Amino acid sequence: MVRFFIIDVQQSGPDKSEVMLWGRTEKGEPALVIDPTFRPYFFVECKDGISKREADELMGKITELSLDGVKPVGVEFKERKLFGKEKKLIKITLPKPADVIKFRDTVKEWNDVKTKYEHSITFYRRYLIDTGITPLTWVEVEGRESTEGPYAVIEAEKITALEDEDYPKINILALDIELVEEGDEEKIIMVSVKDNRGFRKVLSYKKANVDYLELVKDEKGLIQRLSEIVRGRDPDIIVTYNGDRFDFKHLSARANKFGIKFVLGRTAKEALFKRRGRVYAAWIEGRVHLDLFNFVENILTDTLSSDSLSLDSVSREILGKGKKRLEWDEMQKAWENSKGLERVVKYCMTDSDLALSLSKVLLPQITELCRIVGQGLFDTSRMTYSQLVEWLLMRESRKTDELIPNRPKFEEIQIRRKAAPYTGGYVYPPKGGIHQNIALFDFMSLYPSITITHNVSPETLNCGSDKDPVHRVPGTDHYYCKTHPGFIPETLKKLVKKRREIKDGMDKLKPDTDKYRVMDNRQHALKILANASYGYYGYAGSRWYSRVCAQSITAWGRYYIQKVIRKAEKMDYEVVYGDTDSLFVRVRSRKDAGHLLETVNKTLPGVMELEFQGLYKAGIFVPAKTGLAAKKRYALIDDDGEITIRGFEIVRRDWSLIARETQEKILLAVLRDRSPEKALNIAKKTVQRIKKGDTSIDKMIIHTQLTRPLKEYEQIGPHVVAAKKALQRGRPIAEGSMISYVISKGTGTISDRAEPAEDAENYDPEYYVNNQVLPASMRVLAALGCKEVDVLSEGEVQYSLKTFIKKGKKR
DNA sequence: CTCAAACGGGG
DNA sequence: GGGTACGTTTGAG
Repeated sequence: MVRFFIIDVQQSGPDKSEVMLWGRTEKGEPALVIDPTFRPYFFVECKDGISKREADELMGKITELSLDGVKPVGVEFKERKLFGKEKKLIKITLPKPADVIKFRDTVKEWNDVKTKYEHSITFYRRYLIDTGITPLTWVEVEGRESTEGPYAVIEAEKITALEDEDYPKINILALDIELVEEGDEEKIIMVSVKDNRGFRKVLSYKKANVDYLELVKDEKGLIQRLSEIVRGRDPDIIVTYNGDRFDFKHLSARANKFGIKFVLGRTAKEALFKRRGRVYAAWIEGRVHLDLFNFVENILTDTLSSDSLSLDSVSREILGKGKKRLEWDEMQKAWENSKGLERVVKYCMTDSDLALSLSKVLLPQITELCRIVGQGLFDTSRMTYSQLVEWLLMRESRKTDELIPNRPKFEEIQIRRKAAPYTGGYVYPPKGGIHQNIALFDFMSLYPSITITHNVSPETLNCGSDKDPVHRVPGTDHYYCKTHPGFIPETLKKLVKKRREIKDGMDKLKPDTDKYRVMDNRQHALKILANASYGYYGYAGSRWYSRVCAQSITAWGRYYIQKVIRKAEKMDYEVVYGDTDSLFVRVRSRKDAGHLLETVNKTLPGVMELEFQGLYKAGIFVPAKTGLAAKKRYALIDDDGEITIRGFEIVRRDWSLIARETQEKILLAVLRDRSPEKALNIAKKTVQRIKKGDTSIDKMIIHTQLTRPLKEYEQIGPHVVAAKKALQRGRPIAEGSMISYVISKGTGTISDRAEPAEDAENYDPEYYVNNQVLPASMRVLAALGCKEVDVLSEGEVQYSLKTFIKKGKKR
């Protein structure tokens, strides 16, 4: 008997019909547990009105069915609920995962068969759902153990879940590569590794005076040595930041070019790329490749205040430390001249260092998500909100004998996407000007609270007689049954209940303990899942799709926030801006904010609750004209001078530096100096300077990437024209190249006048004023009541903009 | 107005 | 390894 901590899951062995669990034993040794007993299955639904005799005949026929010499290993009748309706099903169990495809495709064509269910659930994930085995928890394994080879292999006879909460020692190693362009090739020049047991190293084939640098012969040697080091350090988890789309993509491509195998795993298998939606994920057998960027992009992005998800800004926010900037061409030049490479080496190490540090914070969060949705680390760390909810619901349906609805077919997804968008959250239009003393309030888990309070579920929708007690959706004819608990609200209720228990338990713990941190991550994961459930109803790829449920939830949401705004205004507070579940209100003090909160909460039913989030010295709110789901676009400064900027997305490289810089300066003038005049004058001066030709041409450069071979472009955009010119002048241009160009003076379309940055001698003031600086500035200035002509007219601002500064009014 | 193409992260 | 599709914004035509 072995106590074993599961880290990840895969299917392998003959015909991929064995489930393999990678992890560590309680002695701290890496081990592989093989469970060869679980068999794949799927369901067919008998056609409507089938007689008992016909059904028996159908079952007999399936039992006798033999395809390529394979027969079912089990055929039985089952009953399951689907959206509240009982379904008569035949469960067909087969020897190997691949048999499921053969059998379902044959049987679904038969006359007495209506349709198939649960036929496309990946085998090892199905295993986790059905056995209830949970990754990143301890289990007790009974079975035969063989210890030849580098790690123990246990063929399991019985696996029992344990309640233990302790963490085993897990080896974690972070890696990062640096790349330069040479001709139309991209070469790996450096790689850093750092692990959680004090090991660190940078590999390169040019000298630099850094003690942890190890010299290798060439790029090929670098990849081979990396492989040796990783296998020697034997990590359970390899951490990267964007490794799926960058580091492993390049490592694998270069290894391929040199004709060497790229093996980092515990077996001889090369790193593989597994398709996950639109991108590939780099997979390594026996270890988990944890690409933190996925988790940051999919899950964390909502809670981060930073607009950019770069390793630097994410680390700054989460860890309080970032990295020294190193411009792209600086690295390129340092490598070409073999000078100043120390900086590059250190930069490379910093990336691994930050990734490793981030994993210390994020891995515990991801771990808790794994435990709730019950799927492996590799998969869970790459899931979007909707996928997390889906896997949770799939696991939950097994427990309650719900049938898992089929995934929508591609055409169905298209139809769902094309459906007219429905009304989302209520937006209280932002009042212009710079506001002072603002309190931010928001509803605690608004949409989950509504879902639970009003039993919003596909099968409770308009269910039962109109005379039964029901929840009526404000402003519509829809209602939800009060007597039958819905599957999804019930699932949410469990999450909320568990979260409540954990939070209560946390009150008895000291905040600076490991136990407390685990509990905090757990309650946060539960919150994430609960909050994602609304989006899942409206997500086109959803198995439990229900537009009406999603619409009902937002309808109630609008109802409640409007109710709160009315109440606040009645009490003579000024609401400055409101969006979906949050509102900004001018207050006199913290106490004043508390008074409003208390009064409002007395009027809210059930689990609905408004929360106070913070007090800000000043802020600016900008109406977002585009889209139905209004984007939050605002900038705030708190008492400590800390600045929060949301939704001003002009930090993109396809905007010129002059536009980005100007917008930033304007925002700072607004928040720090609370001076609309200063803000406006920054814009005016910039415009004047551009018109005079006084601005450095470097600030006019726009960077756009070629995403395909030049010939394949149908739309000839500015960067395509610039690339063609560069090519004619004998410079190498390839797919993927970054094209830097300037729009120059002259005649013709904007595209015609795009010049490669190196050749550009002048810039078109008209273009940079009207298409770059003006739109970027107006995003902010419009909220101060400025018009475009104010920016374009010459001279300093004459009139006073003071009226746009609003202080908290006296009551 | 519609449609195609780019953004993100990484270097 | 059995299903494969991000959400949003900008510019050209």
